[in-house]
Amino acid sequence: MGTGLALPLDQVLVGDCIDLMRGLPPASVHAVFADPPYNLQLKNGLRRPDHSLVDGVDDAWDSFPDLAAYDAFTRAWLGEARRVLRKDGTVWVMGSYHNVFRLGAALQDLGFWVLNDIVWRKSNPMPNFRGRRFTNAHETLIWAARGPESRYRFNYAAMKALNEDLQMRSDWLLPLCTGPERLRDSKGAKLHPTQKPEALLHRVLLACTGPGDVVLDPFLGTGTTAAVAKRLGRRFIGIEREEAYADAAAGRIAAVEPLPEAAAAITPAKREQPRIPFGTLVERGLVPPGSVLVDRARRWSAQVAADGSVRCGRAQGSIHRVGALVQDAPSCNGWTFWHVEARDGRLRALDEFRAEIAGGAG
Amino acid sequence: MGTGLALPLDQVLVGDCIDLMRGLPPASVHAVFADPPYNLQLKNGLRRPDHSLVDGVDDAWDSFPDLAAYDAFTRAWLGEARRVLRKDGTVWVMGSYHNVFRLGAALQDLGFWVLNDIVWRKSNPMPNFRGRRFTNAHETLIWAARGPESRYRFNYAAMKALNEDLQMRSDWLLPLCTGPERLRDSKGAKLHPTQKPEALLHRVLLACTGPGDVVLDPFLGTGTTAAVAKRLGRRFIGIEREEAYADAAAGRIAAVEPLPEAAAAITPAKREQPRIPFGTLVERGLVPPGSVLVDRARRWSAQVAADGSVRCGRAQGSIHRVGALVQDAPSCNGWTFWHVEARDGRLRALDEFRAEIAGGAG
DNA sequence: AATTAGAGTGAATCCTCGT
DNA sequence: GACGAGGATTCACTCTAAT
Repeated sequence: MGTGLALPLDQVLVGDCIDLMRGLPPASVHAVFADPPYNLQLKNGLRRPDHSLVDGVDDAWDSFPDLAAYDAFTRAWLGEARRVLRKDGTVWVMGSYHNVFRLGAALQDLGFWVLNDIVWRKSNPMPNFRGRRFTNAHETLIWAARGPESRYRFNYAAMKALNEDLQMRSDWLLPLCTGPERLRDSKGAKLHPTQKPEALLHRVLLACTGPGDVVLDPFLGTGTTAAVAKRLGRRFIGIEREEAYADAAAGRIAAVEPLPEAAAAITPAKREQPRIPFGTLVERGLVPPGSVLVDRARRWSAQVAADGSVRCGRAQGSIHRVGALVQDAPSCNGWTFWHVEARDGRLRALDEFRAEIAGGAG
Repeated sequence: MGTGLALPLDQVLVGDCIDLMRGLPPASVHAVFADPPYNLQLKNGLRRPDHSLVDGVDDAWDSFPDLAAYDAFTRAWLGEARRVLRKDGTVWVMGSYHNVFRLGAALQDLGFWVLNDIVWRKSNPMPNFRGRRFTNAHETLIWAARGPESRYRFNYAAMKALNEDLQMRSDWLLPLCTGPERLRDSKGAKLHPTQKPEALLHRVLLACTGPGDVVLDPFLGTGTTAAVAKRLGRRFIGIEREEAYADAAAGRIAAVEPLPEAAAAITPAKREQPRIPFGTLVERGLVPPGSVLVDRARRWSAQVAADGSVRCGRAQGSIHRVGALVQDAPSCNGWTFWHVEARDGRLRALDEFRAEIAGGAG
């Protein structure tokens, strides 16, 4: 990076995240995932109908004297995170209604560009024992790019595959972290009050990173982000202030076995496939010069020239340009618009010919 | 109220909501519902894959020079709303990720006490046409009391009854306002770009008001809040700046017949049946990436990728698609076709894994 | 009359590479 | 940087027209 600073990859750093991020080189991580303190302000112990005490979040790290102090803290760590983030990187920040509006406003004020707000719908939330509000059955994740013009990464095809070939929506249904996944001490008490499910991080990291990318988590807790990153073949930098959490995280991460490359693979994006000019198909004789192209409804036909251009009446140019011209459309994907008629009358899109040679072209 | 000012009940006031709220007596309304401009900031036209143009919200009333101007506007009208609100009253404010963080932060800064953030999950949202983000499939409503000590009203039993005797959660699934409910002009064009569904207001007003209570909507638009309030036997005050919207609202409200008292009680809603994508099993580790799937006769095998797609030779895609491809069949139910082999050699169909999590998923 | 095919549409911050 | 060209991209529902 030219700064003389090396990235402390695949480590859990113990200390204050603002201080420690200051020691990282600028524009060096692909993604930041942050689950900061929620500033819950639970005043009195909450009791269930059977009078048992609910084990709420009342740890020292979660309390701030007032909203202004929480805002100052939020803007300080978010500012450092932005400095450390690559230009094409994205951040994920999580919260509930107690703090998420502070987080979102701070992101916008610092110049981040919100891409989505994601709702984690909990399939098994804690009921509202007092019956005084709606069951608080979700938390919110904000996904943001470094700025409005950022060319961020979104693994669209992978997200679509994960949702049975329908676009992934902004509402995600996932259970809480329970059972064997939940870290516990020797007495069976939960080690961390707000441990997040690995499934949540699986989706987050698969959405916005590639193999080998670096993920920074400034509030690592017991290491969910790092564990999932390691399993998926990503690099991580974890920061945690409480030694007990950091120790638990380190042990947990060490036990994770990375997936073999093939298993961690995701559906490739079409945009990332090697580009094949139409002229290549003409050169190789798959669609020889003189071939006649038609659209699916056979409304228009065009003739292929030796240089890969096509002509339809007076319109001449690329398959895309001529497709747009004949339809009077602003643009056109000639690969899927134009077809070749086989001897039996069946139509094959140019895209199918392209797929045939894509294997040998990369 | 002792102020000498009378409440203009069951009327649509035309003008600026800040000015007009100043003319209302303090502490006089039971609830405020506000769907303010979202400040969308759309830059370029967006086209669907078929090249048709999306009719985006580009009205002058939704445009602000910058976030500071939007914040100033927000705090001005919210401040007046707070003055007009009774001590035991609550407010509802709606937004999307463009503006909801500004709204929430302003509420907190003005002294309101957030009770819930409610997610309106749209059953039929517009897709993300360019595949660059998650489908923006929800909007957020913030429900807040006047302050931390307020003795607000929450009709717990009514909400529970509305949800088949389960506590009403903070995520609500409702369709967009379409069909005959959507107000249109003589040419069939929508009268208002963002008309809200009556079902949403039905739930909101039923949750926090009683018969005869007064509901104020400072951004009435075409009158959804007022229409539902009248039908449910509540009083309303609507404020709208655009005369065309106010006129349409007045006509619409006049046509509403209040429900007989007994009927205003409850309309039951069905609980939703969750659709579970195969990717969910992968994320949650029930069928981890790298797992090998076989058909019942063990004629074919396929490997599971991290995004829930599977691969068998060169065939890659969903469990259904690959199942169909290997059999050269037009379609295939991957849930029953593919199996995982247990250590003892027994085969378990994917459907059995799905059944395991279906219970906790609703 | 009952289906079916096709067109239309919804609060949208919606592309990327090479020259 | 600007500019031009390549080419990637949609889900659920309603309504109309045709069969």
